[in-house]
Amino acid sequence: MPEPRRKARSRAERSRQPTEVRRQLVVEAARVLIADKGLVGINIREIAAASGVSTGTITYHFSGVNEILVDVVALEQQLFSEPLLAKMDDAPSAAAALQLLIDGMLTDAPEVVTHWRLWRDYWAAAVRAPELAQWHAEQYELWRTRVTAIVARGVESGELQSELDPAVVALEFTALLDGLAVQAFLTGSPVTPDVARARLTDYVQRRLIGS
Amino acid sequence: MPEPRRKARSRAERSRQPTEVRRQLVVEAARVLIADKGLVGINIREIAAASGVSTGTITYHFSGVNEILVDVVALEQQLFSEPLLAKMDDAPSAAAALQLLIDGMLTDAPEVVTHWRLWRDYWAAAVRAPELAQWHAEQYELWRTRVTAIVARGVESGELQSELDPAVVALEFTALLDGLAVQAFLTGSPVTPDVARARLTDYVQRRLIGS
Amino acid sequence: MPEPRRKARSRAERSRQPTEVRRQLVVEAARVLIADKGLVGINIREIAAASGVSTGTITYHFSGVNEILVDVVALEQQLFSEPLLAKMDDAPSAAAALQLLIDGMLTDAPEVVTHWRLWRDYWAAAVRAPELAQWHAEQYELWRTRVTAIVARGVESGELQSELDPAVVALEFTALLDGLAVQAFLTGSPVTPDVARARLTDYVQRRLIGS
Amino acid sequence: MPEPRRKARSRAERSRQPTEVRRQLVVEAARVLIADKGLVGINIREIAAASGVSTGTITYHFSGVNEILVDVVALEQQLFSEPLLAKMDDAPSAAAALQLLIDGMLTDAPEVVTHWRLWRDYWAAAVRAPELAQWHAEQYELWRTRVTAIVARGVESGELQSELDPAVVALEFTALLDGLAVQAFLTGSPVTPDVARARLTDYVQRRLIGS
DNA sequence: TATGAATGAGAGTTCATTCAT
DNA sequence: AATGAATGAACTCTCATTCAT
Repeated sequence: MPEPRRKARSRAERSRQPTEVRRQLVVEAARVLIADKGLVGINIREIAAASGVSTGTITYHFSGVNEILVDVVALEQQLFSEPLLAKMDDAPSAAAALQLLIDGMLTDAPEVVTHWRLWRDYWAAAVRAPELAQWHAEQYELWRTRVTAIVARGVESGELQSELDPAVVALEFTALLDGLAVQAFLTGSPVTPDVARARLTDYVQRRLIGS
Repeated sequence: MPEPRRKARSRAERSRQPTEVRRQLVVEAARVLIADKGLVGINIREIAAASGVSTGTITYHFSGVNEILVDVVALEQQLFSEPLLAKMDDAPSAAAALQLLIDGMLTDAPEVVTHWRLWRDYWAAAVRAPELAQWHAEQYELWRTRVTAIVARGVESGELQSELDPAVVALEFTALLDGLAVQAFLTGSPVTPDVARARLTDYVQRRLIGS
Repeated sequence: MPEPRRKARSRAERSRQPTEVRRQLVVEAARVLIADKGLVGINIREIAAASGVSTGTITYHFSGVNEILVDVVALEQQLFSEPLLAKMDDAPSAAAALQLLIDGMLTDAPEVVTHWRLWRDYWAAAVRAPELAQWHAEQYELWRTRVTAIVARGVESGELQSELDPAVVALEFTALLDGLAVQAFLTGSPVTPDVARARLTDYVQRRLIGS
Repeated sequence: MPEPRRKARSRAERSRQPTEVRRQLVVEAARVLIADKGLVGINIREIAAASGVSTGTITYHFSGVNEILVDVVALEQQLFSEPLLAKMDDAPSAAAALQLLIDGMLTDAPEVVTHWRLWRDYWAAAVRAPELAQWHAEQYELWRTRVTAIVARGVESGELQSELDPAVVALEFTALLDGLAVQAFLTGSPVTPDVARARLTDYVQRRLIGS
């Protein structure tokens, strides 16, 4: 069906935006849409409609649909991951930093659900789009490195106890976080985000803090 | 009513198979294809080519492309999961059973790589196909239940030590397995299957066996 | 879907029939099917299933699907029109003959409904199949000729009164019959077969018999 | 997600039209095509070719092929039936109105031939498409009602003579019109439109006007 | 910049017909 | 004579992309 049927937008309503502004608006709309409906099943027409512009505007500002997808994860990074990492950096202790990570990643807040859904969809999409695969690998590297640093700091200060290499602890921690999130957010399993959070919190308590 | 066929094209290689045989051949070919290229980007024509038949033959034997996808996971179940579960049932001890699971799931054997790739793709596909979502949830339930039973048996016999509820241990174990597999198989990260296996083996040692 | 899924018919159940017998069985099954579902939407697989044979058997005995369609109308002719014409020939009077025609064509008996449905479908089909168009024209010719003869006989014997050419009366009568049947059988109109029959009977009474 | 387009093929003849204009052009082309070749055997590609656009343009402006078919009858209504009904309303007498109907429906003018061909095809198509069946029934209702009103008016003014209920007369008249049209337009019979028109005119003369 | 009509390759699916058994 | 698996052209519909306005 032709576009005017979907959205009445007269010539007068047209708003002219600098490329960067328009791109931003489109990417934000696309992010919500993808988290909602999944990467498969999204198309340019829907992104356009959700952005309040025409399909032509989308392809005018982006080289193609893949570019939008890449920008969406960059935005997610900026809106979700970076603030969380920043908060962790400001945490008074290593234990507090880990707890911030746990609480930030395992709740049923809408932006958390969105985050894990995007995560899952980009896993699958990475198969076909090398630039996404690249980004994905870098993300894991980033998180492992950050957690490694926190653990190292904590062990050094005596706050955390572990006879293992901090990198190994970080691997175990991030794997557990991922694995719990999968069961809590991405399957219809009875494991709720709360259960997952309790589990990871307990893990940290037993393995790294108390004994 | 379609027009009569224009030309009789005789294919020398035309081979006849009973439905069940042909279905099996197609599903096997599709399984390899999907593991290789991902679920997105697979189409009937490629499945047909990989199976050495025409597209008509595919839709003759299957009600639609979705039926093939469902059959592929059923086959994977039959080829990969069930033998592993059977071996675990025959294991002399709980620790041995867990080790079989670890070794069976975290190696760089081709069928293991295939398994995890299928796993990832069906995660994403489950969003849109309720029957796959259902199957996915059941799989998690199944594995958690089995691991719970093994842990319970081990604790009961004194072979394993854990003050936690076996179900909780099973959740932690399966989450860790999943999370390690993700990093080892599904990202370009430096974490190899061997590292992942070593990690999970060590986890079992420290948490459930010795200390 | 493969044929064995629809109809279990083992090798032992195969019945071998001379071509003419098999053709007859198929055509009978096809006639019922077409009257039921319409000409569009019928396919060889369904004709085969309804006939209790495989698709291969159909195309073995018939040169193509069109041949079946032609044979179906020939059968309808034989089962419906010829007996009716024969009864009319045996009628004691012209008026009785016309009444037999009216009663035979405008009731809600299943075979009458079938007859008019086939009639309608073959109208449309005739556009593309010249052999059907030919048959269609011949049918009209046949009925007009027969009715003309009856009217002529009736006028001659003084039984019917008409100042018009019997051929003209026959045209009016057959057109009225057709037009009433259309409204009674082929539209969702409130005109029932009974109403149509009463109307045509009345027409004959007023125009040809009484005053 | 489909692959990027391989080649930019610029069609010099590409012409842009507002949706409503393009829809109109397509429906007009489809109407001629259907009248010419029948409803069976029409497909989107042919409609596209006849409209001078690509198949994509067709499905861009219409929700599907069925929508075109429905629009074609709506257009036929608008181009053929409504003007005729309007002329009848303006007729000085009931007899003149009936004569306009007869002359408008039973000539060999191309638009009349087209009209009856469409009529026949939509009869058959109505079997499978409930929205068409509905429309068809309404059409018969409409014509019967209009003719009933004309006859009633004529009888009231003494212009027409009939001892029958005007609704019954209308049924007979419309059935006769239909039945004559079938023989004149839709079979290869020797009954020409002129003969049919003369017959129906005569019917009105004898039955409703003089004696 | 923005629009949205136009495009055509490619998707899943249907089905009369072919032909090895 | 009968079977039913195999075929591939043709169908409707989707959609990223192009481009005249």
